[in-house]
Amino acid sequence: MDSFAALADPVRRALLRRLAEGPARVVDLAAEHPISRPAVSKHLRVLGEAGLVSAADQGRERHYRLDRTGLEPLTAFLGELAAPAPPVPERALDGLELEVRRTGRDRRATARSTDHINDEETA
Amino acid sequence: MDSFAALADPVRRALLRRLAEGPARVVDLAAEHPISRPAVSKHLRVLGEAGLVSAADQGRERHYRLDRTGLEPLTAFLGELAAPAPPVPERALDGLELEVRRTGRDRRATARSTDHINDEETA
DNA sequence: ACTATTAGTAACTCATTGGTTACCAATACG
DNA sequence: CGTATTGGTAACCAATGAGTTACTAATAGT
Repeated sequence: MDSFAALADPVRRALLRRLAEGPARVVDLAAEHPISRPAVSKHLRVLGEAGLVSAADQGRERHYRLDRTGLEPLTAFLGELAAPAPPVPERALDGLELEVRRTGRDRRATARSTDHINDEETA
Repeated sequence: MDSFAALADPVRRALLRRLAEGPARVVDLAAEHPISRPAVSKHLRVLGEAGLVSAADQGRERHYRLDRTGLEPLTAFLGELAAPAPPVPERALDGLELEVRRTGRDRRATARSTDHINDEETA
């Protein structure tokens, strides 16, 4: 399932918002959302395939965390939808540009803002 | 159907990319894509409900065009997924520690050698 | 060694979606 | 007029998706 389809589900978006606050285990996420644990597990698998989350095993626990590299297709698509060559970009595009800069900044190296695209192996 | 679900379909994304180039009628879009005209019509309806396209009637023709305001939920969501500004970034701490040691030892050397602490703001 | 906890998978159900063909309404045009 | 063009809707079908319960595997803790 690609990033777009992965983001189509409101539960998965909620999970991502939650993971943006910090890593969590499956049981935690299931406790915070009105669905069963296997359902959360399946959502996390989808998000993992889309490159939106990554997991780290710690003993019997598995800690999931947000992987922002999976958002690249989204920002790329928004870029494609930008007006071809307007001398004065529209307001929506201003917001988009701001957003791209902001997601890149949290890697704490503003200078190399494109490194994060390939910084992890494919799942 | 919300914006996210609307963008989950690759055909709809292709339609939006096409409309980013300029307005088009249903027959045009159907000719450019490997699906029937009613299918295009249904996709356009979904995109319209999501606020991603708007239509203008001209006689018996209906001209669809991209409506970028429908992208706002997308950019908003990306904003929610941006890392909250870390209260105390690691690098700042490293710099602070260095600073403390140097200040205690030699005050004059400090001015020059700590320039890098703030150089991120210049980007 | 035994039990509780954590997490994934299997099998199933139900609803939704994306596509089709057939049909209808409205406008342009000879 | 009558006809072709344009576009939406209806009815239907196959595939997919999101959820459930039940089961299994592995690790932690006593």
